[in-house]
Amino acid sequence: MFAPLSPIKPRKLPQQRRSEVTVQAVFEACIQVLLDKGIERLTTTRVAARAGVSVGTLYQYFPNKEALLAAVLQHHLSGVRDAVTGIEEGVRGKSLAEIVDALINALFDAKFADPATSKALYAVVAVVGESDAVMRLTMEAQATIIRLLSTASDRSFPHVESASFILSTAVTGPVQALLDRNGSVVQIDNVRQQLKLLSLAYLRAVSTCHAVELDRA
Amino acid sequence: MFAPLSPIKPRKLPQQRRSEVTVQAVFEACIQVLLDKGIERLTTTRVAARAGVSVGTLYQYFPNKEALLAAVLQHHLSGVRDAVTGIEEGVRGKSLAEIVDALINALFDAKFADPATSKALYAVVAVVGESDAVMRLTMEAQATIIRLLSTASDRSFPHVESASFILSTAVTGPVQALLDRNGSVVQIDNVRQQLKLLSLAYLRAVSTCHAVELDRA
DNA sequence: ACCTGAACACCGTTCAAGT
DNA sequence: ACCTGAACACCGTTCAAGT
Repeated sequence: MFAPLSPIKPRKLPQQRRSEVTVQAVFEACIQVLLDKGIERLTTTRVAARAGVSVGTLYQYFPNKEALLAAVLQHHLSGVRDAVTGIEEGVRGKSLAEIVDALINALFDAKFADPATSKALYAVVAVVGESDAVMRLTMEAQATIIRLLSTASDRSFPHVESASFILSTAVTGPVQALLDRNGSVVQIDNVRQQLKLLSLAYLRAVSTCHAVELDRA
Repeated sequence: MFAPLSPIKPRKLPQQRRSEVTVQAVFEACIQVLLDKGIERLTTTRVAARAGVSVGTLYQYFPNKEALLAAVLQHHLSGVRDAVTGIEEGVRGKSLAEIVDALINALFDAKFADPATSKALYAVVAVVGESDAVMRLTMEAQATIIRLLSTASDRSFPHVESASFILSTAVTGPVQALLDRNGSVVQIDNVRQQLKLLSLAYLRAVSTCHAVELDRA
C-alpha cells in the first residue's frame, strides 16, 4: 500500500521479513482451508495451524476472521482489476469489437488461471461483500471499463456508465456458474466466445455509429 | 411437497397443525435474523428465540443449520421458478421480443417483490448452493427457458441449451448488483429495460430468422 | 405428538507470558 | 518484534425430561 520510495534500503530487516513470511503463509493457508473445508468450516485456529503458527499470531495481523477473509478477497480482486486495466494502452483507439475481445480475454485469463481459488472466493463475497475496500475495487474496474468504451473508434455511448454497469455485472453470472460447475476447458472457451457475442450485441444496441455523426454547424 | 390427495380429510389434526405453525414461524424468523444480523451472526438459538420456540424444537424439524438455510432458499427459488413457468402458456407462439419481455418482467416481479429478502438470500446461496434441491430448481428454471425460446414464432435457435444457459446466468449479475446497492425504483426499471435489450440483442445474434427457412425437399 | 433447556464439544478472540 | 497457548464467552447439536 505505502511502500517506502527510498531506493536502496533493504537488507537487515529480519523481524519485518519474518512477519511478511507469516502473513503470506496465513494468506495461503486461508485459501487452502477454504478449498478443502468450505467457508462454513473455515476456522481461525485451523487456518493458523495450516500456516504453521498459533491463533494468537494470526490475530496479530488480522483483527478478526472477517478482516482475514476480506484481505484474501481483496488480493484476488486487485489481480482482476490489474488484468483489466492492463489492456488499456493496447486497445486505445481500436474498434469496439477489439476492445470487447481484449476485455473478455483479460477477465477469463484472470478468473480461470486458478479456478479453484476463484470458486472458493465467491463464498467469501457473501460474507465481506459490503467491505469498503472490496467495493472500491469493484468501482475501479467499472471506471476502467467506462474509459475503455469511451475510446472505441467506431462507436459512441450516450450512457457509458449505465452500459458498463450492465456489461460488467452481466458477465459475472456466466463466469460464476462456470466456476461452480467446474466447467471443462472447452466449456470455458465456449462461454468466453458467447460472452464476446453477448457483449458486442448489447453494446452495439445501446451505442450510436460514428459514421453517421455530422451534427456540427 | 406430498399433500394428501383425498378431498375431505382435514379437521381434527391439532398436533400436525401446531407443528405447521411452528415450522412457518421458524421459517420467517430465519429470514428476519438474516435481515438484521447477517448470515455470520445467524444463530440457531437466535432463530429459535425469534420464532418463540426453543432450540430443541428447531432441531426437531431441521437436522442442522444448513438444512434450515437450504429450506428457506428453496422456498424462495421455487417462487422464482413458478413465476417463470407461469408465463409459459401466455407467450406460446409469440415473437421473441414478446417472450423476452414476459420473461424479464416475471423475473423482476419475483425478485423485487421483497428486495430485502432476495438480497439476504444471496448470502445463503454461498453456503448451500451445492444442495441437490437448489440445483434441481435452477435446472428446472433453465428447462423452462429452453422451452420458451423453442416456441418463438420468428426465430429458431441452433443451440438452445447454450443460449439459455448464457441468458439466465447473465441476467443474474445485474439483478444481484441492484439488490446489493438497494437500487431505487427508477434504477430497477432502468436495469429491467436494459436487460430486455441485452437479452434480445444476444438472442437475435445466436438465432436464425424463420423467414429464410426453406430447407425442405 | 410436541416442546424444553441443561450439557458437551467446538469456535472466535484475548492476553499474560515467553523468546 | 514477534510468537505461544490457556482461558472465556458463545455457537451447533443432543437428549433426558416434561406436557
